[in-house]
Amino acid sequence: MKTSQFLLATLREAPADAEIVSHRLMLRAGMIRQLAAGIYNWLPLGLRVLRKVETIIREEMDRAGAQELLMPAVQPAELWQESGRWEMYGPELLRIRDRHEREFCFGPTHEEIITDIVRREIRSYKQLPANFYQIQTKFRDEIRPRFGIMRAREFLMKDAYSFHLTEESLQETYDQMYATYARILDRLGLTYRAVLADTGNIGGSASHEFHVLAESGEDAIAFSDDSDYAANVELAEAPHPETERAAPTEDLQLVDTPGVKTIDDLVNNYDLVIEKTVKTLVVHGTNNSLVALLVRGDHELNIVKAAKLPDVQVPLQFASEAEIKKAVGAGPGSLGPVNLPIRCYVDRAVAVLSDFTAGANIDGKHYFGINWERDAKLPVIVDLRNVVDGDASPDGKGKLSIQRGIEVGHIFQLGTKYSEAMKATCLDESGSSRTLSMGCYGIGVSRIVAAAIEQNHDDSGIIWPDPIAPFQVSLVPINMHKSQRLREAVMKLYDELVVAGVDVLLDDRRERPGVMFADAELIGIPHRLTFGEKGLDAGNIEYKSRSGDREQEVPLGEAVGFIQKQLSE
RNA sequence: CGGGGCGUAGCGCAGCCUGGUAGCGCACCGCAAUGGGGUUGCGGUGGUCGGAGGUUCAAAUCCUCUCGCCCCGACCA
Repeated sequence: MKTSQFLLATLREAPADAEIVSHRLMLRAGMIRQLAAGIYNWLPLGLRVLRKVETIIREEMDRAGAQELLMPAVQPAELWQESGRWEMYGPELLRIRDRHEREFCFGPTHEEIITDIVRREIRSYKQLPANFYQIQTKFRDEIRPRFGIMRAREFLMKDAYSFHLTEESLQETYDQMYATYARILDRLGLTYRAVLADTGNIGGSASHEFHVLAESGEDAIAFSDDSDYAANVELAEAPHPETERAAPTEDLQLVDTPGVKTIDDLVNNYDLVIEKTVKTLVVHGTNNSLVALLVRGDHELNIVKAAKLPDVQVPLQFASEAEIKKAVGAGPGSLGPVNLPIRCYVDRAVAVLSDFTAGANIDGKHYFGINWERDAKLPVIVDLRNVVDGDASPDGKGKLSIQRGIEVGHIFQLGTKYSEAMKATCLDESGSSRTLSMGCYGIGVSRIVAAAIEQNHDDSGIIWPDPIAPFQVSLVPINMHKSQRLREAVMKLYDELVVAGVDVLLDDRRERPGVMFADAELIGIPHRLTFGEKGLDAGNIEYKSRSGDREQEVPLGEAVGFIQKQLSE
C-alpha cells in the first residue's frame, strides 16, 4: 500500500473528550471516528487491525473444531419472550418495531437464536457435541458508553455456543475453549491472565474471564503469589479472620459526633484506628424492605457478593437518604449495629471485632466501644467485602495481589438454562429425549484492539504487536521527489516486499522526513525502513524497530530477507 | 437515571459577561525557499455560531424550549 492511495487520517491534536490512551490514539491515528455516543466508524487503518484480530480468532476457532455460521443482528421478540429474557434483560436491550408494529431487538448476544437453530437442526446424539461460532456486530444500550471502542454500544464480538448431552462433554469443550483463548491471546502478542469469574446475568455455573493486563483496566483481578489462583475481585473470597473475637475491654459509650458523615471524618477527628470502625450500608431488600450490610471501615463492600444474599433485591440498589431516615430514624453517616431496626448482615472481618466504633442510629452520634452480644446481637456472618492486597489466597496457598485488567474474553458453562426454557432436546443412544447442555464463549474483537493499545504505546503513539499491526513495515524515502534514481530504487524495493508477502506501507507523500516518521510512529507500524540518497550511495538502507531497541544499516540487497527475519521472530 | 459541563471551520480553542460586518492555531489548497525528526514566508479555501421560537432597529452574544455530546455517580454512611 502507498500512502498516496490510502486514507491516512492522522491528527495532531486529539478531540478533547477522548479520555483514555487507546481512545485518543485510535482517533489520532485515524483508525476510528465517532458517529454517535458509543457508535463508531472504522476507517481503513482501524479496519485492517480489526480484520487481523478477527483472522487469528477465526483460525484458532476453526482449529478447535468449531463451525462458523452467521446469525442476524435483528432478532424477533418471540424468542426472547420464550427464554424469559425479554422482561429480564432490561434497558440494555435495544428494542425496535417494524412497520407492522412487530417487536424486535438488536441482538446483544445470541443464546436464543443459536438455541432455536439447534433445536430445529440437531436430532441425534450422533451430531454432538457441536460448537458454533460467529463474528458479528452486537448492540448493548449501555447506561454510559465510554472510553471509545473499549465500552461502545455497538461492537464486534466473536461468540460461540456449544451443545452437549453430558456434563463431561461440556467440560471437555469448555477446557478446549479455555486453551483456545489462551492460544488466541498468545498469538495476538498480548499479556493476559485467565481468572475465575462471576457468571452474571447470562447464568450458569463455571466461568472464566480473560483479562489483558493494563493500568487503565476497569476490572480488578486478584492473583496468588504462590499458586495458579486468579479471580476477578468481584468473585474472590475474602479469607476467614485468623484471630478470634477478643473479650470486651471498653464500656459502650455514646459520643456526640456532630458533622461526621464518613469514616475518614470519624477516624481523623476522634483519633481512631480505621480497622476498628464499621460502616453500615443500606440496600434495597426483597418485599420493599431495607437490608443493612456491615463492613469494616477500611474495607469495600463487594456488590456481587451482596447481590447474592437471599434478602437482597437484584439488581443491587442503594437506599436513598429519605428511605434510610424513614426506616432507621437516622441518616447515612450515623448508622450502626446497636439498636438497628432492620435486617442486617456482617462481614466476617466485622464479626471478630471488639471495642469498635459505629454510628448510633441517632443523627450526629456514634457509639464507641461496641461489643457483639453485649451491645448488639451478632447478625448472620457472610463474606461481604472485596479482597485487598495481602489477603490470604482462597486456595490456601500464598497471598493475593491485585492488578487491573481489561476483560476481553469470557467463557461460561451454561448448563440447561436456555435449552430447557426453549426445549432444545435430542435423542440419546437409548432413543429417549434429553435436554442439551450448553456452553458459551465470547471474545470482544473490537475491545481487543483498544486493549492492545492500552498495553502497547508510548509518547509517540501506538506500538502494535507484529501479528495485528495494520502494516508490518513502513518504507520511508527521504526526498524521493528530488532524485530519480532514489525513486527507482525505492519502488523496486517496495515491489520486492509486496511480492515477498510483506505488508508494507510506502510513504510516497512529498513530506519532510519528520512528518513521515511521526505518522509511522503514531499509527504504530512495528518495523521501519528509511531510505535516502546517502544510503543509496553506500548501498545501505536503515532499519529501525518501533520499540526502539534496534537500529541498524542493512545492505540493500538483503533488505527483504532481513525484514522477513524480523517478522518471523 | 441523578449531578456537572460543553456545542462557534475537519481538530484544538477565543469571542458571549457588557448585542453592532465571525476570529486564532493546526489541518487543507496555491506559490516560493528549505530538505534526515511535525521547516519557513506569502497568498487562499472552508462556518445555517447544534436546532426552533422569542426579545430587539440589530442576536454567536439576552430569554424559553429542544436536540446532541462528554465527564462524574452504582464504595455514601
